[in-house]
Amino acid sequence: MGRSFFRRDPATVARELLGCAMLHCCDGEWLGGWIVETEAYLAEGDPACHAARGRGRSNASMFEPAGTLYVYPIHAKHCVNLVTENAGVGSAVLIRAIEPVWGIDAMMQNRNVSDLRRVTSGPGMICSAMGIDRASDAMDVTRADDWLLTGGHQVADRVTQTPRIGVSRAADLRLRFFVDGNRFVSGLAREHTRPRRDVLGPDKDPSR
DNA sequence: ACGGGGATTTTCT
DNA sequence: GAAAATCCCCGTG
Repeated sequence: MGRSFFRRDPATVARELLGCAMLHCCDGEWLGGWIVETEAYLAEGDPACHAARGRGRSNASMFEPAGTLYVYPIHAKHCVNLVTENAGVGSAVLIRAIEPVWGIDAMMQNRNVSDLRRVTSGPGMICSAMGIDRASDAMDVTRADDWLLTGGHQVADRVTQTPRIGVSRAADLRLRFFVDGNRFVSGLAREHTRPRRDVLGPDKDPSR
């Protein structure tokens, strides 16, 4: 997957990353799987984007060329993004969930869980399982020999789009994408207990 | 130096 | 469903 793939607008990249493979070579072993959930963060008109208040020390890699990794710490964990658009533009795609495929045993050990659904079904879980931390920040995924992003399944006809998870600002933007029906998508328990959207009506719930 | 918030996860009731 | 755990980062003083 070349740089031109990532140089497009983040919503398109987020949608088309679904079904692609993401792998990180950690201690000589390739870890990763199929991407099944993503979120786009826009350079313009998106106060939830970390680049919204300009370039700082912690978010500098967001302004690097497309295909750069932006890894940031939060709540004693890490989240991994793929930077989009041209250098100098602060936009990216957050990888929220992966279907585990390669190095499953090692990833389960890294996460200290035995349930496969609790290995990479959340942005913090992904980094923990795949051995991703600040050391991976600002790496170029199109050149690094311990990273691999490549095409895989065709899932374009099974993509669902909703508002993003856990963001307080710009909550109306529907920039979360996931593979419909995939059991490794995050927050599935919550979706079940949430009030039925068709009862609330289309104007009340932005996720529809 | 200090304090609060955050693109989270886990556990308990 | 609610709240704790946990820590880095930036904005103030």
